[in-house]
Amino acid sequence: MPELPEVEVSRLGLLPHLLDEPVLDCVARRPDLRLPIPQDLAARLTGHRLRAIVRRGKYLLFHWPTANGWLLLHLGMSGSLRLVPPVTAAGAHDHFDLCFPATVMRLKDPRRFGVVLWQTGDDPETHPLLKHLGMEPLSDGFTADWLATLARGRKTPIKTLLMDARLLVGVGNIYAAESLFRAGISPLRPAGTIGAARLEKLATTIRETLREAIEAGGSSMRDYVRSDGGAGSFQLRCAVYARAGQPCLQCGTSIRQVRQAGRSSFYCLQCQK
DNA sequence: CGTTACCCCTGGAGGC
DNA sequence: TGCCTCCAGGGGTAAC
Repeated sequence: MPELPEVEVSRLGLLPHLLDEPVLDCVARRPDLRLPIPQDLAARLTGHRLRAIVRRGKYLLFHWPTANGWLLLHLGMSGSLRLVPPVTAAGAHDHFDLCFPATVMRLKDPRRFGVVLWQTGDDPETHPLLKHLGMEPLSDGFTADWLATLARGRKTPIKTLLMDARLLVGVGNIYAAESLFRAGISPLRPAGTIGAARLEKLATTIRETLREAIEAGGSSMRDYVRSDGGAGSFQLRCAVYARAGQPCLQCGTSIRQVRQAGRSSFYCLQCQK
């Protein structure tokens, strides 16, 4: 589910309610996510005040300096975080709670591809799952030159490259498709064959698409909801994603769906070269 | 090194 | 109604 915009929207929704609040309890109803939820979280965190929520790629990182560590959380394909009143009964797939005096942060993850982990110390990026993460697309380092250097000489299709988290984080199936449409570039095009001007355009459309999606509260295709339970609306603005067979909004040509590296790609044959 | 195939898991949609 | 197949915002690992 969640790509960078959905994770960022979750973060922004949680922050005002959870920052500086003390943890009352941690409850792992089903610890068997993609990786097991550590059993000792409640012992580590109870009584400690949450001092930061940071996003790195599609991870949310919760910092407790007095407990000397970070909680790392990934929503996988179907995860969502909601703030619910303290006594709310847990529903199906509500696998993990982080309890505060006035609210509970509840992780729902039907497919259990998410992770909840602990990393001791000051630097969460020392964790093996975070160590190899690539560039943040909304950071100053993400420039047309950086993208050009990355693409140079590569035969990999541009979409596959954009979705490789070791190179660039946060861009998943929806936003890769939409950014490429806006840039007029086919997802199948070998990265190394794209000219400098078009790569510059692509760097711009990636940033724009992600920022716009955050503004829209993310995309709610299926499982994703914001922390207040509301749905995002960016999916309503998708020009190509999940629009196979429907007319291109720009030229009317039927949107094509192909399979790339095991994932569906959507694009317009006419508008994207 | 680059690229693909398969796996984790549940649920919804559509075909028969 | 049921049963079967395929598909889904991710990503790690093994295999070619």
